[in-house]
Amino acid sequence: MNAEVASVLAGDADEVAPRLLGMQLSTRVAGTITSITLSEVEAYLSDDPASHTFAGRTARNAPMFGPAGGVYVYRSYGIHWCMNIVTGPAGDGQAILIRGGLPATGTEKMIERRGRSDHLADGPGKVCQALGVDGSFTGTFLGDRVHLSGEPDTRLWTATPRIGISKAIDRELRFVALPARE
DNA sequence: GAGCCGATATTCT
DNA sequence: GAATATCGGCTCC
Repeated sequence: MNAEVASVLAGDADEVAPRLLGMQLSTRVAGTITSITLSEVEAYLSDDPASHTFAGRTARNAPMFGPAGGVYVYRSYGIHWCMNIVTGPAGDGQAILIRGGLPATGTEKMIERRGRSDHLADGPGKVCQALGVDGSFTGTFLGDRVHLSGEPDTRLWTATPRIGISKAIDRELRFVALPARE
């Protein structure tokens, strides 16, 4: 993780999340690099009833209480993996959920992992499958097996309520990149 | 294209 | 034992 990325991640999740849009998220698994351009993320804050950290520290969410730049992966609905990037000061319990992106490099490998050639990374579980992320990634840091690169983009984005949760749905903490304009 | 529904296992109560 | 930060396949427009 380079210094610029580190300074971006030092802020609070709701402030950092929109700045990740347009950056590349990549993984290296068994020597193969795959990456996506982030187009959809969600912020989870420490005083947030919908956050995994709201009820306190447990064995599962421990990485979220670590320093910014940590990777937190959990299993969702028993089937899927979801990946988060930890932000804010250590001990705070904030993270940004990676919800979706556009295939950038290693598209062939992502098609192989997904078993289909469309909808490669347009959902949290699909992002992890396409990038080869599983539970073994939790507790690692950006720069180990997961990398964040590129310039924080100034492209237009919009905020909406988050998806699939039942608490604090009035907070607009989901950030979606708008399609490129001509 | 939008909307319903079942599958699945880890976590916490 | 219940809940869950989802997906894919299936309907029905």
